[in-house]
Amino acid sequence: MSCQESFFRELRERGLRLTPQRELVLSVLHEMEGLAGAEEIYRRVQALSTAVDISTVYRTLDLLQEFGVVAVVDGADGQRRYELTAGRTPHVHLVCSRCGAVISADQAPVRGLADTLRAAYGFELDLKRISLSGLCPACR
Amino acid sequence: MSCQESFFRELRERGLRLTPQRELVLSVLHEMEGLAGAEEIYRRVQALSTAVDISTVYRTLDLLQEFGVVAVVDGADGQRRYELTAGRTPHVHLVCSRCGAVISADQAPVRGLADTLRAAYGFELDLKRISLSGLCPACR
DNA sequence: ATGCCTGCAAACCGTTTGCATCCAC
DNA sequence: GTGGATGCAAACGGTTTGCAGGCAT
Repeated sequence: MSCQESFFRELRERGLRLTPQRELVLSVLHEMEGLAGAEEIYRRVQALSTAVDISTVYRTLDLLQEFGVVAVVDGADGQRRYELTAGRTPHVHLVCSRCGAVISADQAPVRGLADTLRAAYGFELDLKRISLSGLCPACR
Repeated sequence: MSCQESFFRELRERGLRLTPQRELVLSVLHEMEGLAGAEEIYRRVQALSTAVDISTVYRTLDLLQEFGVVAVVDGADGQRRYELTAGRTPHVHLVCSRCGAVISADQAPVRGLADTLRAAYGFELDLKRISLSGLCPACR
């Protein structure tokens, strides 16, 4: 079942509607690799259809986050960035606090941490929303 | 050597000045436990002296961050939070994405992760700026 | 026909900035 | 006296919201 189809189904289950705008946002997310802010997603959507408002992009991204199909990362610059998770290799983001570069890292070592935190604090780590600040190899 | 003294010395080394406002912000940070946003720090400073502007608080917090005496956490709500690190047990923050509760967790398990990331990606994790999103025991 | 969605525009809010003045050195 | 620091107020930028109209169901 394609991603669009499961999206449609999830919408119907909640009594929500499949609109052209929502399809556009989802297809733009598909074409992207790596994280993108709402502004960039908006620009790419507009390239396909000019009559989409940025507030609709925000509302759709909220929806997709609720559905768990996008990962959300709150950048140190105050911008929120998004990335499709469905059908992709799970990974975490290493963000360089000096140059802003983003490295996609294997999720495995973080899963170990998640286990530890669950055992020690009863805290359920959200692997979809992890970004780690630090210095990339170039900036070290 | 007290924290105030080392702060003073660090300022002088850079040709900067020790002002009453900077002392106030630092003393408020001392009295706090846990994270606090600029707005709350501002309020506490005003309780001591009404004639301090919030822009000064922001400028001072930037300075303290540069000096490495405060830890900075970018919250999912878009607010930046601060906490004194000098003379305190190192820890990381577990932030509940539902209720906003913050748990202070031992840094040890994260240090293991830091070693792994350094070895695998050459990425130097900034332990002072780590906050992990997830669900607290109550919200699970 | 119903009520969910949209575009538009304005509000929001934490943070930053420009500038004249002030004061720590 | 000098140049960094402050207060004030305005700007900024990403995000949210209210509302009237539109369209998927």
